[in-house]
Amino acid sequence: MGSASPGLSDMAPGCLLLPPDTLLRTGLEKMAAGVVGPEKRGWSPSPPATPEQGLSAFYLSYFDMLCPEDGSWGAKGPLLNTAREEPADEPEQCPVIDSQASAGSLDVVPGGLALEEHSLEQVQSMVVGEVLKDIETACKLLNITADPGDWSPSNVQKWLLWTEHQYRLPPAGKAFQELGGKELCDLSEEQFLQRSPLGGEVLHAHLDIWKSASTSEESWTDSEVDSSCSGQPIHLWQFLKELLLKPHSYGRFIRWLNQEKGIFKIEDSAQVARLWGIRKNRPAMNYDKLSRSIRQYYKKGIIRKPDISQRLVYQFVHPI
DNA sequence: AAACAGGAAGCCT
DNA sequence: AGGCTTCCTGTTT
Repeated sequence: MGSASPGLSDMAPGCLLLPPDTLLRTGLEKMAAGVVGPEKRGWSPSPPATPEQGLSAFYLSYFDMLCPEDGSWGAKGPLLNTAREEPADEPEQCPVIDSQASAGSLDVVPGGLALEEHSLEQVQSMVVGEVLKDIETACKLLNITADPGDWSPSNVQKWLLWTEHQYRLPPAGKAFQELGGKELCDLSEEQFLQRSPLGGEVLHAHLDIWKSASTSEESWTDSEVDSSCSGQPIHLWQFLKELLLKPHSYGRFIRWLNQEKGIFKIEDSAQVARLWGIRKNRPAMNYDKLSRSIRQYYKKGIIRKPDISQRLVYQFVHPI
Protein backbone atom coordinates (compact mmCIF):
# COMPACT_ATOMS: atom_id res chain seq x y z
CA MET A 1 0.00 0.00 0.00
CA GLY A 2 0.98 3.59 -0.12
CA SER A 3 4.14 4.01 1.84
CA ALA A 4 2.87 6.59 4.23
CA SER A 5 4.51 9.85 4.92
CA PRO A 6 8.17 9.32 5.58
CA GLY A 7 7.95 11.17 8.81
CA LEU A 8 7.57 14.69 7.67
CA SER A 9 8.74 15.99 10.97
CA ASP A 10 12.09 14.35 10.54
CA MET A 11 12.67 15.96 7.24
CA ALA A 12 15.64 18.24 6.99
CA PRO A 13 15.36 21.35 4.89
CA GLY A 14 17.07 20.07 1.85
CA CYS A 15 16.58 16.38 2.05
CA LEU A 16 13.78 16.24 -0.46
CA LEU A 17 14.27 14.28 -3.57
CA LEU A 18 13.72 17.44 -5.47
CA PRO A 19 15.98 20.39 -5.65
CA PRO A 20 13.95 23.06 -3.95
CA ASP A 21 14.06 25.35 -6.88
CA THR A 22 12.79 23.25 -9.68
CA LEU A 23 9.96 23.95 -11.97
CA LEU A 24 7.80 22.74 -9.24
CA ARG A 25 8.13 25.98 -7.49
CA THR A 26 7.60 28.00 -10.55
CA GLY A 27 4.51 25.99 -11.06
CA LEU A 28 3.23 26.90 -7.70
CA GLU A 29 4.13 30.49 -8.22
CA LYS A 30 2.32 30.56 -11.48
CA MET A 31 -0.73 29.36 -9.71
CA ALA A 32 -0.24 32.18 -7.33
CA ALA A 33 -0.06 34.73 -10.04
CA GLY A 34 -2.81 33.10 -11.93
CA VAL A 35 -5.78 32.59 -9.76
CA VAL A 36 -5.32 34.87 -6.93
CA GLY A 37 -6.13 37.77 -9.15
CA PRO A 38 -9.04 39.82 -7.99
CA GLU A 39 -11.34 39.48 -10.92
CA LYS A 40 -11.07 35.96 -12.10
CA ARG A 41 -14.34 34.50 -11.16
CA GLY A 42 -16.61 34.95 -14.06
CA TRP A 43 -17.86 31.42 -14.25
CA SER A 44 -19.37 31.07 -10.82
CA PRO A 45 -19.80 27.35 -10.25
CA SER A 46 -23.08 26.14 -8.98
CA PRO A 47 -22.35 26.26 -5.27
CA PRO A 48 -21.75 29.90 -4.59
CA ALA A 49 -20.59 28.76 -1.22
CA THR A 50 -17.00 29.69 -0.64
CA PRO A 51 -15.07 31.15 -3.50
CA GLU A 52 -11.86 29.80 -2.12
CA GLN A 53 -10.48 28.59 -5.37
CA GLY A 54 -7.06 29.80 -6.13
CA LEU A 55 -3.75 29.80 -4.54
CA SER A 56 -4.68 30.66 -1.04
CA ALA A 57 -6.90 27.65 -1.04
CA PHE A 58 -4.23 25.60 -2.66
CA TYR A 59 -1.64 26.45 -0.07
CA LEU A 60 -4.05 26.29 2.77
CA SER A 61 -5.14 22.89 1.77
CA TYR A 62 -1.55 21.85 2.13
CA PHE A 63 -1.11 23.64 5.37
CA ASP A 64 -4.18 21.84 6.43
CA MET A 65 -2.30 18.71 5.71
CA LEU A 66 0.56 19.66 7.90
CA CYS A 67 -1.82 19.78 10.78
CA PRO A 68 -2.70 16.97 13.08
CA GLU A 69 -5.37 15.64 10.76
CA ASP A 70 -3.07 12.99 9.42
CA GLY A 71 -1.08 12.75 12.57
CA SER A 72 1.98 14.03 10.81
CA TRP A 73 2.86 16.47 13.51
CA GLY A 74 1.26 14.60 16.26
CA ALA A 75 4.53 13.83 17.95
CA LYS A 76 5.61 17.40 17.82
CA GLY A 77 4.19 18.33 21.12
CA PRO A 78 1.05 19.23 22.94
CA LEU A 79 0.48 22.31 20.88
CA LEU A 80 -2.41 21.15 18.86
CA ASN A 81 -5.75 19.73 19.64
CA THR A 82 -7.31 21.73 22.32
CA ALA A 83 -10.83 21.02 21.31
CA ARG A 84 -10.71 18.53 18.55
CA GLU A 85 -11.51 14.86 18.62
CA GLU A 86 -14.36 15.01 21.03
CA PRO A 87 -16.30 11.92 21.90
CA ALA A 88 -17.65 12.39 18.44
CA ASP A 89 -19.52 9.19 18.15
CA GLU A 90 -22.19 11.38 16.74
CA PRO A 91 -21.70 12.87 13.35
CA GLU A 92 -19.97 15.85 14.74
CA GLN A 93 -19.27 18.58 12.30
CA CYS A 94 -15.57 18.62 12.22
CA PRO A 95 -15.14 21.54 9.94
CA VAL A 96 -13.92 20.60 6.55
CA ILE A 97 -10.97 22.62 5.45
CA ASP A 98 -12.51 25.62 3.78
CA SER A 99 -14.79 27.82 5.77
CA GLN A 100 -12.63 30.87 6.06
CA ALA A 101 -9.98 29.89 3.63
CA SER A 102 -10.33 33.01 1.58
CA ALA A 103 -9.14 35.00 4.51
CA GLY A 104 -5.73 33.94 3.38
CA SER A 105 -4.06 34.63 6.65
CA LEU A 106 -1.71 31.99 7.81
CA ASP A 107 -2.74 32.09 11.39
CA VAL A 108 -5.62 29.95 10.33
CA VAL A 109 -3.20 27.16 10.96
CA PRO A 110 -3.87 25.64 14.34
CA GLY A 111 -0.99 26.28 16.62
CA GLY A 112 0.20 29.20 14.60
CA LEU A 113 3.58 29.16 16.24
CA ALA A 114 4.46 26.16 14.18
CA LEU A 115 5.14 28.22 11.14
CA GLU A 116 7.65 30.37 12.88
CA GLU A 117 9.57 27.43 14.20
CA HIS A 118 10.11 25.98 10.78
CA SER A 119 12.02 27.62 8.07
CA LEU A 120 10.21 28.51 4.95
CA GLU A 121 12.22 25.91 3.14
CA GLN A 122 10.99 23.21 5.39
CA VAL A 123 7.46 24.19 4.76
CA GLN A 124 8.15 24.27 1.08
CA SER A 125 9.76 20.88 1.19
CA MET A 126 6.77 19.49 2.93
CA VAL A 127 4.46 21.04 0.43
CA VAL A 128 6.52 19.58 -2.37
CA GLY A 129 6.42 16.20 -0.74
CA GLU A 130 2.71 16.37 -0.38
CA VAL A 131 2.30 17.48 -3.95
CA LEU A 132 4.17 14.39 -5.04
CA LYS A 133 2.02 12.19 -2.91
CA ASP A 134 -1.05 13.82 -4.33
CA ILE A 135 0.11 13.16 -7.84
CA GLU A 136 0.67 9.56 -6.94
CA THR A 137 -2.83 9.33 -5.56
CA ALA A 138 -4.29 11.01 -8.58
CA CYS A 139 -2.54 8.51 -10.81
CA LYS A 140 -4.08 5.70 -8.88
CA LEU A 141 -7.46 7.29 -8.89
CA LEU A 142 -7.38 8.10 -12.57
CA ASN A 143 -5.46 5.10 -13.71
CA ILE A 144 -2.97 7.15 -15.67
CA THR A 145 0.79 7.37 -15.53
CA ALA A 146 2.54 10.16 -13.70
CA ASP A 147 4.35 11.33 -16.79
CA PRO A 148 2.10 13.58 -18.85
CA GLY A 149 4.24 12.84 -21.86
CA ASP A 150 2.84 9.33 -21.94
CA TRP A 151 -0.78 10.30 -21.89
CA SER A 152 -3.20 9.34 -24.59
CA PRO A 153 -5.84 11.84 -25.61
CA SER A 154 -8.31 10.13 -23.33
CA ASN A 155 -5.84 10.30 -20.47
CA VAL A 156 -5.50 13.99 -21.15
CA GLN A 157 -9.26 14.39 -20.97
CA LYS A 158 -9.36 12.50 -17.71
CA TRP A 159 -6.67 14.67 -16.22
CA LEU A 160 -8.46 17.78 -17.39
CA LEU A 161 -11.78 16.72 -15.97
CA TRP A 162 -10.18 15.77 -12.71
CA THR A 163 -8.14 18.91 -12.33
CA GLU A 164 -11.01 21.12 -13.30
CA HIS A 165 -13.10 19.35 -10.79
CA GLN A 166 -10.59 19.65 -8.00
CA TYR A 167 -9.88 23.30 -8.50
CA ARG A 168 -13.36 24.19 -9.61
CA LEU A 169 -12.38 25.41 -12.99
CA PRO A 170 -14.81 25.84 -15.84
CA PRO A 171 -14.89 22.88 -18.23
CA ALA A 172 -12.51 23.16 -21.14
CA GLY A 173 -12.17 19.59 -22.31
CA LYS A 174 -13.43 20.37 -25.78
CA ALA A 175 -10.67 22.87 -26.38
CA PHE A 176 -8.10 20.16 -25.70
CA GLN A 177 -9.76 17.40 -27.62
CA GLU A 178 -7.60 15.00 -29.59
CA LEU A 179 -4.51 16.25 -27.83
CA GLY A 180 -2.09 13.67 -26.58
CA GLY A 181 0.13 14.18 -23.60
CA LYS A 182 3.08 15.19 -25.69
CA GLU A 183 1.20 17.92 -27.47
CA LEU A 184 -0.34 19.05 -24.23
CA CYS A 185 3.09 19.44 -22.70
CA ASP A 186 4.24 21.48 -25.64
CA LEU A 187 1.52 24.07 -25.23
CA SER A 188 2.64 27.38 -23.88
CA GLU A 189 0.83 29.17 -21.14
CA GLU A 190 -0.59 31.52 -23.74
CA GLN A 191 -1.98 28.60 -25.66
CA PHE A 192 -3.56 27.27 -22.52
CA LEU A 193 -5.14 30.63 -21.94
CA GLN A 194 -6.42 30.71 -25.47
CA ARG A 195 -8.14 27.40 -24.99
CA SER A 196 -9.38 28.12 -21.54
CA PRO A 197 -9.35 31.80 -20.64
CA LEU A 198 -10.50 31.19 -17.11
CA GLY A 199 -8.81 27.96 -16.20
CA GLY A 200 -5.83 27.93 -18.51
CA GLU A 201 -3.40 29.44 -16.12
CA VAL A 202 -4.08 26.98 -13.37
CA LEU A 203 -4.13 24.05 -15.73
CA HIS A 204 -0.82 25.06 -17.22
CA ALA A 205 0.76 25.55 -13.82
CA HIS A 206 -0.58 22.26 -12.65
CA LEU A 207 0.70 20.46 -15.67
CA ASP A 208 4.10 21.98 -14.93
CA ILE A 209 3.99 20.45 -11.52
CA TRP A 210 3.18 17.06 -12.98
CA LYS A 211 5.94 17.38 -15.53
CA SER A 212 8.60 18.28 -13.05
CA ALA A 213 7.41 15.75 -10.53
CA SER A 214 7.49 12.91 -12.97
CA THR A 215 10.89 13.72 -14.41
CA SER A 216 12.46 14.05 -11.01
CA GLU A 217 11.22 10.85 -9.57
CA GLU A 218 11.26 7.94 -11.92
CA SER A 219 11.20 5.47 -9.11
CA TRP A 220 7.49 5.31 -8.66
CA THR A 221 6.66 6.69 -12.03
CA ASP A 222 7.55 3.42 -13.63
CA SER A 223 8.07 0.60 -11.25
CA GLU A 224 5.79 0.90 -8.29
CA VAL A 225 2.84 2.63 -9.79
CA ASP A 226 2.73 0.27 -12.68
CA SER A 227 2.63 -2.84 -10.62
CA SER A 228 0.20 -1.51 -8.08
CA CYS A 229 -2.48 0.11 -10.14
CA SER A 230 -2.18 0.09 -13.84
CA GLY A 231 -3.55 -3.37 -14.34
CA GLN A 232 -6.95 -4.32 -13.04
CA PRO A 233 -9.81 -1.93 -12.57
CA ILE A 234 -10.22 -0.39 -9.19
CA HIS A 235 -13.19 -1.39 -7.11
CA LEU A 236 -15.64 1.20 -5.97
CA TRP A 237 -14.91 0.60 -2.31
CA GLN A 238 -11.20 1.04 -2.95
CA PHE A 239 -11.88 4.23 -4.80
CA LEU A 240 -13.93 5.60 -1.94
CA LYS A 241 -11.18 4.73 0.50
CA GLU A 242 -8.62 6.53 -1.61
CA LEU A 243 -10.73 9.65 -1.56
CA LEU A 244 -11.19 9.36 2.16
CA LEU A 245 -7.45 9.12 2.67
CA LYS A 246 -7.00 12.57 1.16
CA PRO A 247 -9.23 14.85 3.19
CA HIS A 248 -7.39 17.95 2.11
CA SER A 249 -8.24 17.19 -1.50
CA TYR A 250 -11.56 15.45 -1.32
CA GLY A 251 -12.91 16.23 2.12
CA ARG A 252 -15.42 18.55 0.59
CA PHE A 253 -16.99 15.58 -1.14
CA ILE A 254 -16.53 12.68 1.21
CA ARG A 255 -15.08 12.39 4.69
CA TRP A 256 -14.84 10.21 7.73
CA LEU A 257 -17.29 10.62 10.52
CA ASN A 258 -15.53 7.98 12.52
CA GLN A 259 -12.51 6.52 10.89
CA GLU A 260 -11.94 3.86 13.52
CA LYS A 261 -15.36 2.43 12.84
CA GLY A 262 -15.10 3.03 9.15
CA ILE A 263 -18.08 5.35 9.10
CA PHE A 264 -18.01 7.94 6.39
CA LYS A 265 -20.31 10.49 4.93
CA ILE A 266 -20.74 11.52 1.36
CA GLU A 267 -20.99 15.27 1.59
CA ASP A 268 -21.56 15.92 -2.05
CA SER A 269 -23.14 12.98 -3.76
CA ALA A 270 -23.12 14.49 -7.22
CA GLN A 271 -19.43 15.27 -7.10
CA VAL A 272 -18.39 11.90 -5.78
CA ALA A 273 -20.41 10.29 -8.51
CA ARG A 274 -18.79 12.51 -11.05
CA LEU A 275 -15.30 11.57 -9.89
CA TRP A 276 -16.24 7.92 -10.07
CA GLY A 277 -17.61 8.50 -13.54
CA ILE A 278 -14.37 10.09 -14.65
CA ARG A 279 -12.43 7.18 -13.33
CA LYS A 280 -14.62 4.60 -15.00
CA ASN A 281 -15.18 6.53 -18.17
CA ARG A 282 -18.87 6.64 -17.47
CA PRO A 283 -19.96 10.21 -18.14
CA ALA A 284 -23.53 9.32 -17.24
CA MET A 285 -22.62 8.19 -13.75
CA ASN A 286 -24.72 9.71 -11.01
CA TYR A 287 -25.41 9.11 -7.37
CA ASP A 288 -28.42 6.96 -8.10
CA LYS A 289 -26.23 4.47 -9.87
CA LEU A 290 -23.26 4.81 -7.61
CA SER A 291 -25.41 4.18 -4.58
CA ARG A 292 -26.84 1.10 -6.25
CA SER A 293 -23.30 -0.19 -6.52
CA ILE A 294 -22.69 0.57 -2.88
CA ARG A 295 -25.83 -1.36 -2.02
CA GLN A 296 -24.45 -4.37 -3.82
CA TYR A 297 -21.80 -4.35 -1.12
CA TYR A 298 -24.36 -4.95 1.60
CA LYS A 299 -24.76 -8.55 0.62
CA LYS A 300 -21.04 -8.99 0.22
CA GLY A 301 -20.25 -7.60 3.62
CA ILE A 302 -18.00 -4.85 2.39
CA ILE A 303 -20.07 -1.78 3.19
CA ARG A 304 -23.22 -1.41 5.23
CA LYS A 305 -25.43 1.24 6.68
CA PRO A 306 -24.38 2.23 10.19
CA ASP A 307 -26.51 1.24 13.15
CA ILE A 308 -28.16 4.61 13.25
CA SER A 309 -28.96 5.03 9.62
CA GLN A 310 -28.44 8.47 8.22
CA ARG A 311 -28.68 9.83 4.77
CA LEU A 312 -25.46 9.57 2.80
CA VAL A 313 -23.67 7.85 5.64
CA TYR A 314 -22.16 4.42 5.17
CA GLN A 315 -19.78 2.19 7.03
CA PHE A 316 -17.03 -0.13 5.96
CA VAL A 317 -17.65 -3.49 7.53
CA HIS A 318 -13.93 -4.13 7.95
CA PRO A 319 -12.22 -0.85 8.77
CA ILE A 320 -8.49 -0.36 8.39
C1' DA B 1 -37.11 16.14 -3.78
C1' DA B 2 -33.61 13.36 -2.67
C1' DA B 3 -32.04 9.25 -0.58
C1' DC B 4 -32.83 4.40 0.13
C1' DA B 5 -33.82 -0.49 -1.07
C1' DG B 6 -33.48 -4.27 -4.35
C1' DG B 7 -35.01 -6.83 -8.61
C1' DA B 8 -33.79 -7.46 -13.27
C1' DA B 9 -31.13 -7.22 -17.32
C1' DG B 10 -27.09 -5.80 -19.87
C1' DC B 11 -22.16 -4.77 -20.48
C1' DC B 12 -17.30 -5.54 -20.07
C1' DT B 13 -13.21 -7.82 -18.85
C1' DA C 1 -18.39 -15.29 -13.60
C1' DG C 2 -17.70 -11.03 -11.11
C1' DG C 3 -18.37 -6.31 -10.72
C1' DC C 4 -20.41 -3.13 -11.88
C1' DT C 5 -24.00 -0.02 -14.85
C1' DT C 6 -28.46 1.04 -16.22
C1' DC C 7 -33.21 1.16 -15.43
C1' DC C 8 -37.02 0.66 -12.70
C1' DT C 9 -40.72 0.34 -8.87
C1' DG C 10 -41.71 1.42 -4.54
C1' DT C 11 -40.61 3.27 0.20
C1' DT C 12 -38.63 6.50 3.49
C1' DT C 13 -36.76 10.74 5.12
